[in-house]
Amino acid sequence: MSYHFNEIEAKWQKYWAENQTFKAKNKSDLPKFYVLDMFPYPSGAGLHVGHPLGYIASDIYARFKRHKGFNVLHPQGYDSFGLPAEQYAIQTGQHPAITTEDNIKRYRQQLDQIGFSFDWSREVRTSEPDYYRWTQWIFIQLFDSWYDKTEDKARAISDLELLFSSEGNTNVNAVCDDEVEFFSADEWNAFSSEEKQQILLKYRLTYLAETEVNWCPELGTVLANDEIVNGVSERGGFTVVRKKMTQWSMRISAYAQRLLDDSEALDWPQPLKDSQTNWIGRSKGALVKFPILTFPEGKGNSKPGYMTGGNNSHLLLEKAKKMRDNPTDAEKILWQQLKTKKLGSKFRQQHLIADFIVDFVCLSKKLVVEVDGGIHLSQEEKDMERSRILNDLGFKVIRFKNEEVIGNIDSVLKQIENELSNYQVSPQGVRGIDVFTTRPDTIFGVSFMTLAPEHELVQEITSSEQKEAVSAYIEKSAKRSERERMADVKTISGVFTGAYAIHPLSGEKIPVWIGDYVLAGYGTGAVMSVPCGDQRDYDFAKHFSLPIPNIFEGIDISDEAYAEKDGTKIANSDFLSGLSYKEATQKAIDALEAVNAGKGKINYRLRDAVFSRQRYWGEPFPVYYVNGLPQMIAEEHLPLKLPEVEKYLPTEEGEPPLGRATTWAWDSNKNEIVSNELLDASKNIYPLELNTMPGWAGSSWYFFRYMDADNEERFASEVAQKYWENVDLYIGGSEHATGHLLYSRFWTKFLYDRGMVTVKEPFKKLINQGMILGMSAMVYRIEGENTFISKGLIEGRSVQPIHADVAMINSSDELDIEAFKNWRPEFADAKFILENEKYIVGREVEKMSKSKYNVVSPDEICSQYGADTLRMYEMFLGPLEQAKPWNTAGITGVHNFLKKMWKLYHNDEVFAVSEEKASADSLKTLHKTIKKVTEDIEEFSFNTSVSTFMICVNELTAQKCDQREVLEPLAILIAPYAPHIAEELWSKLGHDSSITTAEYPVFEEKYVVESTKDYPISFNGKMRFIMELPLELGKDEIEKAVMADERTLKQLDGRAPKKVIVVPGKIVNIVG
RNA sequence: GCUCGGAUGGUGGAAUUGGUAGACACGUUGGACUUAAAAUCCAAUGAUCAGCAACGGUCGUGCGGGUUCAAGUCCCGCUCCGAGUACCA
Repeated sequence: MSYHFNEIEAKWQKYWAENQTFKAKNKSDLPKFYVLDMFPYPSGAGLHVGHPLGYIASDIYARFKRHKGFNVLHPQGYDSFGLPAEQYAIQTGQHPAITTEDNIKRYRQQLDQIGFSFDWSREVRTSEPDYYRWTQWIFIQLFDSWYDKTEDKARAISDLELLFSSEGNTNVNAVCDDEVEFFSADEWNAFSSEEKQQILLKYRLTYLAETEVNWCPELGTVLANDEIVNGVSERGGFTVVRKKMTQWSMRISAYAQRLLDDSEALDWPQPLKDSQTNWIGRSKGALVKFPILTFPEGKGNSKPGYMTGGNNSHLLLEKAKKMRDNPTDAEKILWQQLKTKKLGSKFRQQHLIADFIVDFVCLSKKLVVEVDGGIHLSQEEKDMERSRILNDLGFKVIRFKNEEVIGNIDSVLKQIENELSNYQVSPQGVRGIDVFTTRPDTIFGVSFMTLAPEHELVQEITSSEQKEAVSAYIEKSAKRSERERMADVKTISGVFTGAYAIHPLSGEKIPVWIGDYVLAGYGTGAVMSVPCGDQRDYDFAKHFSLPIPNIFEGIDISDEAYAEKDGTKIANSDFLSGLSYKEATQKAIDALEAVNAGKGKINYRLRDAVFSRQRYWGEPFPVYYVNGLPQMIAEEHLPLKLPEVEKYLPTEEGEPPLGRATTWAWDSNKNEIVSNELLDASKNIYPLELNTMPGWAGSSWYFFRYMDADNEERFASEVAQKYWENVDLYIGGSEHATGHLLYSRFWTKFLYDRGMVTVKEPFKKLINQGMILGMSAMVYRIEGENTFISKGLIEGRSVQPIHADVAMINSSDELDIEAFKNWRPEFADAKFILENEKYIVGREVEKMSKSKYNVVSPDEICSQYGADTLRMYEMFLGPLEQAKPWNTAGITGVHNFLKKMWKLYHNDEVFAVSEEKASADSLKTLHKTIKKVTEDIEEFSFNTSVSTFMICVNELTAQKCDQREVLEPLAILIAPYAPHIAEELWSKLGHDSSITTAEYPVFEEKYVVESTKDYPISFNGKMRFIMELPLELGKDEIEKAVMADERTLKQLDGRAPKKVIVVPGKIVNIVG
């Protein structure tokens, strides 16, 4: 009876679905085991053979655990919000929900045909309101929380309010924004509700903050580093600028230390843990302030020059000029009054401040006067935002309406005059440049300082002679992405600002430079440059001929910097001379603290995570704004469903796509979404947030939802959580090392702190599967002709390699020429130069992708060879963690193996298994196999276990084994790998229930004990022959037996051996 | 640049962690069956030298050294390939 895999597989897939064979119970006396695959995004391209690799591995493990008596949770679902569907929607107008639904259907069908043991009753989709309502809910919990450093956990924001009202904020030890002002309990209690909200926002675990982003005005969107190529967008080639934007952020930095500490105990691959450690980047050092010696033109006290524009000034200046030339009537009237200095202060019109063009500004009194046109509520929101940013920069903003200016200019001027006289210079200490250094011991080696070009002080301290050079440099570096600045280490660039700082310990004058090797986003955006101890500083100093003082005893620094910490003595460093790294570090910190110029600090490189996306297809924030301040929608009104829009593009004003929704206002009386036309603060109808959440929102907690996927009361019940705890085995690609895996750990820790989950870590054990690469086929076109030359004949000719579809190549690398001609019209008349009448293609290993025509789909494999063959072949290809090329040709080996195994249970066309006692050889083969396969599964070495099965079946076939005693356990053994054939054989063996929970065979030593050993006999380390000897022989007996053998005598050829090494049970080596 | 991973026949990969290098497959070659092909089965297959013959010799795990009776495996110094990356001060 031949092996009809198609029938068998369809039959059992149907059986499993109908019987819900893999449905996990939330109540069970069995021990639990939770196996999870990383959340897939259902892409339109469907699966290729690389995708299921990890799913097959986890499925084998899940099935193995069921045989071992565990209650296994093995769910699957979709991370269904995402860019591709949105991109497709932009291009075609098709709603992303429809695209997503279609893709999921196709995905499911492909997954089903591979025979995975998923519990589909627990499927989740991040884009379903039933799911994202809980994502929104978690967001609200984060908003309602702050981080208490003393207790080292997140606490409710209401606790913080209590603290504030009873003792102010001076004693509160919280993770918060850098610039919080101190207040007493009385002051707090006197604050307005809005002021309180402003302050609390600085403490919340999710908060609004200004973030620097790569903004592409043409696309109306923010781009990731890798979406930018040579300073322009990858898509379209449009200009990209650095821009500050107000976005939601997550205070993940509060958890830096705990994320670091707890990772040690995780059973994860060391490289993955290393990359998280590096990402968090803990460094111990000191925060040091270098006072600024010279502000050019006496601008020592916080008064900036007239150039107050941000990084994008060069783009905005043109626009400002245009606006100056075309003032509105109201603006014209007011400017007439202001420009004459009638009010005693100088005003500028249409002036750039940061990324805004303000109508009028008095720089010396930091007063901005704006004249508004017709008021629209959404405009008002934007103005609020703008005022807030300007306030942060120290400006006061007052606004007038057109009618006021035109109708009553005197009253307007009066008000302006009032504001001008109210202005007070805020008291300030000595201004300086803050730097963080991990090497305070080298502080006397500082010979210059370097600021990031974006550093806020740059504009202020630059001398007039250097102004031009500095501006040019800033403009140049603003066009470079961080990635570019990082990748290019060869080019050393920078400009002297003309300013000097004072060394806090030596009092020396230190020149201040700017250079783009210093990044604004890290630490303070400035470094104290110690060229003798840091290679980048060294290169910079050499390039600009700056001094390189040597502060290391007996170290030659004429060629390169010396960055070693250990075994070095500090020299030429005043009171630090003669000390070691450790001693000098402590002493330097003490000295800095004594003069109030610095303090010891632990710095993390981990930055807070930006949580806003200017996209349509993501979770809406459950947020509306009252007076520009964010308000949460109450839990009971969730989910806040994504609105419909007519187009998925940003609005003309550059607002996110949700800005196009016409029904997107919040009625806080009725608690429902209403039309934008009803927007009216006086009726408690407010605008809703226009950003959506990023892709990682839904995927940071989904593993909890699977525990209790249908729960409508809670994201997962306490009972379910207590039983399933966390994921025992998590399989996925290493590309998620620092994104998904860090965010998930963060959210889990947060939920734990607030008592919402019972575990501190989401994933106990983690395995990274390697990528399956494609085997591209290359044809070679002779330069300038439509002639293709076979690979072996190219020699010195200049040819152009072209990707040919792998479907046209046979297993001997020969091209189907007819198919190739029909493939694309330009090849229809192509000529071919053949070798041995064949066209041989070249092969190249590359990532599988449509554009390289090297994609192999699992569908074809399943229909041609069956799912069991696909599963085993994917495992057989090589170690799970390793990247390896796919080669369909090799699959026949595995397929033949399954056929051969099938034959073991059959006698010609009939199923035939004998009930007799099996031979000792067969039992030995079986138990050898049990031992090896079990060990392999536990070590995730699936490739070697497939080989073991092959050896086993080869041996049993040779032994003509047909006994149930052997064949029944073998079926269970192979069931995790090839479940369909195993089920079929199991039922033929007379069982009427699924093999799924059949007890795993137990290895018994007694069947495999050997009495003899084939000893390899080596001479000078080289194996010459094999000698079978009883295992119980001792060292001396073995030596005696070996020395007496005629082959030994022949090898020695009369020489006397110098030494004989005998390792019983292993080897004999004769030296001499 | 930095961090991590890797390199073994024509190909994918094994190798009990220092003890027979190349298991198991693919491919190739030869043979059997067949009118023929496919399928199936059998045999050979790291390179090289020698030979009528073999339980023959030599070389061989990216390169150069070293430790050891013995090295793919351990140590030192390189080369090349891949992945990540936020120049982390």
